[in-house]
Amino acid sequence: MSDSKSMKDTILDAAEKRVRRSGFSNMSFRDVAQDVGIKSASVHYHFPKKQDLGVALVDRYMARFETRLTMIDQNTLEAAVEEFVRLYAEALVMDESICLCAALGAEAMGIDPGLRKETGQFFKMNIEWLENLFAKHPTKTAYLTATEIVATLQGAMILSATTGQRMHFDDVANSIIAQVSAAVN
Amino acid sequence: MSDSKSMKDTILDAAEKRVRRSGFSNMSFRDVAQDVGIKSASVHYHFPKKQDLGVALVDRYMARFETRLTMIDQNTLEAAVEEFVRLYAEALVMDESICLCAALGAEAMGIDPGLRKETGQFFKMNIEWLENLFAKHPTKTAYLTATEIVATLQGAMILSATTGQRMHFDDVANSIIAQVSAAVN
DNA sequence: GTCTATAATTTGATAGAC
DNA sequence: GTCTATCAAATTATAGAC
Repeated sequence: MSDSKSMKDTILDAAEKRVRRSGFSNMSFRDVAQDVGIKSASVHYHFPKKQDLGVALVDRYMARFETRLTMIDQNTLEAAVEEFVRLYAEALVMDESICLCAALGAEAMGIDPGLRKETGQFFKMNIEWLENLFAKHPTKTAYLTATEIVATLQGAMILSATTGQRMHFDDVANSIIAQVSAAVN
Repeated sequence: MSDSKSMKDTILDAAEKRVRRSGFSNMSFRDVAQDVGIKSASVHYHFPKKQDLGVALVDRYMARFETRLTMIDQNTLEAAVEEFVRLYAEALVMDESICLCAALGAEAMGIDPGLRKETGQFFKMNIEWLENLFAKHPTKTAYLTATEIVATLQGAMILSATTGQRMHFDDVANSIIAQVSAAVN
């Protein structure tokens, strides 16, 4: 057995939850510290500046997502897209929590340029994964582009979180799958 | 000639610009006051609480958008969708300014519930306008849903603002138009 | 309407004891 | 590593003069 979760990861978990619910600038060291049962000065020990915490959040999020993408079987286009969409569906926790990078991207000009660039990398990584998938599977008709699919899922999360209607996301998710499916058959 | 812009509107202009660039919680009374050349206490005279300013921002934004939508000729599906997309393209000012309601929606759980509900109304209004348009124009094949189009445009703005690549938005905008066009012809 | 002044709170961050 | 203590700055908001 490995050791239980490190404090660093516990802090990241609490911070991620807050950023994805109400944005980066709404997440404070004091609130996160209280969430995990320590003092704000102790959070600063693990992440000296808020920007450090932000970069660590995106790096971990991106690494996790990339790992999940690598695990998706790309042998059939339809099933792969379905899995991709499912990853996003999981991110919309309780209809109240959007993608970490959408939360950061929405306040792009209010965060550090380094953090912003890292956030943009997440989107690019997602788009490239889809483009690679599409390159492997020629279809009969044209359909959604990789960028379009990523944008649609990100936007749908924001719509759902704002209106409180999970339906907004699920409708969009199903439509994406249906369109890819139609292009194959 | 009408009088020049009122201070209330001048304040709203400055506040809107800041919210759309870096989010609602990153917009402070002091910054806005400095933008328009008055003191923060004077901003409070026009908008007592920050929530009041937020609601006024969304109300004005929504009213403006609705007016523009009303002006779109709905006689042909393709041209109408093209105009709709163009409205969104205008919102992505300098690739650095997303939709006001996307900025607010991204921090949905960090804002006042009343303000959140008002923000959600903007998305619903957009979706209903598109649904009404689609109901008027039966097509040969299935295509993007109303919710999907709104979500896609909102998400594309966030991608563009984060990566600094206007292309991300324009690609998506063109793809939407192409797909509606294909469903018609 | 706008100002000065100020209160009350929050926030990011640091120093130093344990 | 975590704590107490503390700081400087920022923020929302109000009172009252002009």
